[in-house]
Amino acid sequence: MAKTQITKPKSTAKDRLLEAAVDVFGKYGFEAATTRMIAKKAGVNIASIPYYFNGKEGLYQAAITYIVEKIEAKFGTALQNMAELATGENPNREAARSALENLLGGIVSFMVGSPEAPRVARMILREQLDPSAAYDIIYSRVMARVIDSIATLLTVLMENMSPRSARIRAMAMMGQVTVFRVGRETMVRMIGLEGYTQEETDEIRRIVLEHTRGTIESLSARPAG
Amino acid sequence: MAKTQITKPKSTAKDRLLEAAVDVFGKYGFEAATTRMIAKKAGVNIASIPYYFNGKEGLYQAAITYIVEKIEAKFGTALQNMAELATGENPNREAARSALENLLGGIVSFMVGSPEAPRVARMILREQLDPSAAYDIIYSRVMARVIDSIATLLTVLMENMSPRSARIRAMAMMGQVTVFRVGRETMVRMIGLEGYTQEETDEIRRIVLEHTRGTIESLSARPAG
DNA sequence: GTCTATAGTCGGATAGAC
DNA sequence: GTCTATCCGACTATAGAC
Repeated sequence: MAKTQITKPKSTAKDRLLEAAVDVFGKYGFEAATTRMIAKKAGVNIASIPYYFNGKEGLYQAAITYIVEKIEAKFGTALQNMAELATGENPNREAARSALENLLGGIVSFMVGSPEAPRVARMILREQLDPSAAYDIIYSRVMARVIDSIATLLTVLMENMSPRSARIRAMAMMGQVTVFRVGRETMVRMIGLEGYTQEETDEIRRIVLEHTRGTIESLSARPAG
Repeated sequence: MAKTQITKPKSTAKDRLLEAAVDVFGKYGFEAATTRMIAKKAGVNIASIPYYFNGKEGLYQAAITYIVEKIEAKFGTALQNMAELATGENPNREAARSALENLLGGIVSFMVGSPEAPRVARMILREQLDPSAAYDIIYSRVMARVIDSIATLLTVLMENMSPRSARIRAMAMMGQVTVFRVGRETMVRMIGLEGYTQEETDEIRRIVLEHTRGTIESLSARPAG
């Protein structure tokens, strides 16, 4: 190993702990997860958790920040573009519509299809259901931006829609996506799904987008709400 | 207390434990909830939990059964009627549509507006995210019936829809409702809601039904999926 | 910086009096 | 059937060697 090597592929104890923490916290939740499991999965000693992260809670918060940064890396520019699209002089309805469909489709792919979703998405969903101190990070850097982006596009598509109504509608649309992660076990039993496989992910995305399009069309044909 | 007295209004220790269990398990989840909290809230001794329910786990399962029976009391006949409506000779589209809207609207009212929802709905949502041994009860007596009812109505409304597609669509529609319970904290911050108040519940129900109607209309105007 | 050993705390279950 | 007292196990965190 020459010293000139720029990035070492060898992962540090700290990084391995973070990865393991996302895994175990995502699977079991904060209370049910134990530092023993995490340390074992990371292949490090339990004592390194208080050493690096000031204890279980600190590790949890670090893990939340870690996944939020992953999500920003994945969706950040798309969200940025959508914000700009809406503030433009002449908001293009067709562009808004396709941006909305791209975002929702991307979230479906991530939520349902991504191999890391079962850990990452579950941590976020748990924080929705049981907000901890780490919720602020998720809210400000992910949830608020996503909901606001969708809501903004809806106001472009539907001129007289109030911001409040647009946000409630944005939440409802997100619900159509997240339910497939929250209710994965129910889906497996109801439909007899396996994974989700690529085919199943595609079918779900197609259906969600179809519903969304129907909703938008019908809203456009009505007085604003 | 004469022996002839039929039903005692005085709640038994067992019943009080069940009520307290729904409260505490709903609030904190199985792991984070402690038998000490539950016993204290019920005003009974901790030792009565192993005595009556064979321990924490048994109490949890009994609490699940308890809320499932509450839900059946509330929605059972409606679900029954919907099953019959769909198997009739001449499935009435208008009736199916209004039945669907009634069911979804009722679920919104229960999920968002009912004072007992924050405990009951949260226990069910937790089981969706982290199925335990008790999940079977919830699945067979609640989830499967609800999803199947919605899916059946969708096939009435949309003749060539496959059962599989109908179920996926039913899940998506349920997601529009449940998201307001899962993401309550996000809603509070995004919209500045309080409770939910009666007004907020009404607005959410109105919006969800509007979306659903739009989805159905657009599906009716397309080739089946 | 990483380990072993252990301290300190807490939660669930049990024994046995009443 | 309900209580008190207590045990046992599991978990997090710390001390200190290396």
